[in-house]
Amino acid sequence: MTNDNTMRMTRQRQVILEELKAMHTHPTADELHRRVRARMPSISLATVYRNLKLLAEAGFITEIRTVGVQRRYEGNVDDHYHLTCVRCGRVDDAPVPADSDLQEAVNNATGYRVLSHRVEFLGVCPSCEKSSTQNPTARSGRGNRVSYKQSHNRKEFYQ
Amino acid sequence: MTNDNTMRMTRQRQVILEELKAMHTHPTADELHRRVRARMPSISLATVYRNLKLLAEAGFITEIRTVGVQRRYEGNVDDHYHLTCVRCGRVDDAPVPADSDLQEAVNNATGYRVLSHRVEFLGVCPSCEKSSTQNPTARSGRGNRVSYKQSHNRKEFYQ
DNA sequence: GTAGGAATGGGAATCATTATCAGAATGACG
DNA sequence: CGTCATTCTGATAATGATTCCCATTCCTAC
Repeated sequence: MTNDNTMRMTRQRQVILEELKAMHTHPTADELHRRVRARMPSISLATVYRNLKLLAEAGFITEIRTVGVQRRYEGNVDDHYHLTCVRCGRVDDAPVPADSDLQEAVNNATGYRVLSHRVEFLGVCPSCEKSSTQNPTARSGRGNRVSYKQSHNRKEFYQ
Repeated sequence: MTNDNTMRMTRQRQVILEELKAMHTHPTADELHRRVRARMPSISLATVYRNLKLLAEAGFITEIRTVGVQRRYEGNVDDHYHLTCVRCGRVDDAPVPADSDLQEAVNNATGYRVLSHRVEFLGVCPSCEKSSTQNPTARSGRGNRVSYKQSHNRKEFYQ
């Protein structure tokens, strides 16, 4: 890509963009790579990463950074928040409007020049909830130990 | 650690906890490791990671996941939001109260069982702002290219 | 004391992402 | 059209934060 605000729309770039826009989920780079390879078998994962990055910087798509290790991408570029399943890593859109006043408040109350903000909700998605097998058998500690409250089931801590 | 809500308070664990509580910043694991080694030279980075994780799960400290690659930790366990510098990665507390109503709204409007939420503000901190050298010399694109608006200065995208 | 579980240190492994680089594709311009 | 500079691609290596592994050490209960 040049630095004059233009880029070639190569076949690879186009297919990546088309496929992402056609999916209404929030795929990771390798999930999208698998899908793009159906149309273009020789495309490499590096090309997918490279173009997702460029397309996100250019504003065509959104890169989502969640609590999970892997980044996710989406075709929707409207400003909105996300909801992540702490069990399986699935990401959905959160049904609450983005709040620019909050960002403005932080901008005014600090020495930072605030550019953006991100909100992420963490929870258990319907399908993980169905297949759950909770057994919180807590006993009380004693002896020369420090006791504590578990803030959440450790197994739920998605990656 | 056992799974009966107790843990030994080993010397390593104690020193890690004390040092983190004494710092009023938001260090990464390796920053804290350097500091702890001043008191306990043989402690390994793996032990620091292990104990930060356990202490966070037990609710003694907070693990902060920001846009940066490295996680950060803090002694303050009150519910609050963070503000990250996109240039240098520095993290500060955001001076706005945590909003539990927002989380409740998402819980009620989705099939998820929402457990928590995170809010992160991104901006340029005062010291990076001072040392900035902006030169947004945008020319218009032409030819068989796709033009776009840069949503932000690429260099600001803190890893 | 001693046995058994828990924790440590150090180094290897993991894994998402980025860098590198030679060759292929593309666009500009005569 | 042909050439040339630039951009892009595919393959693979490198990176780096975090976790895993495991032999040894440490604690705690009895």
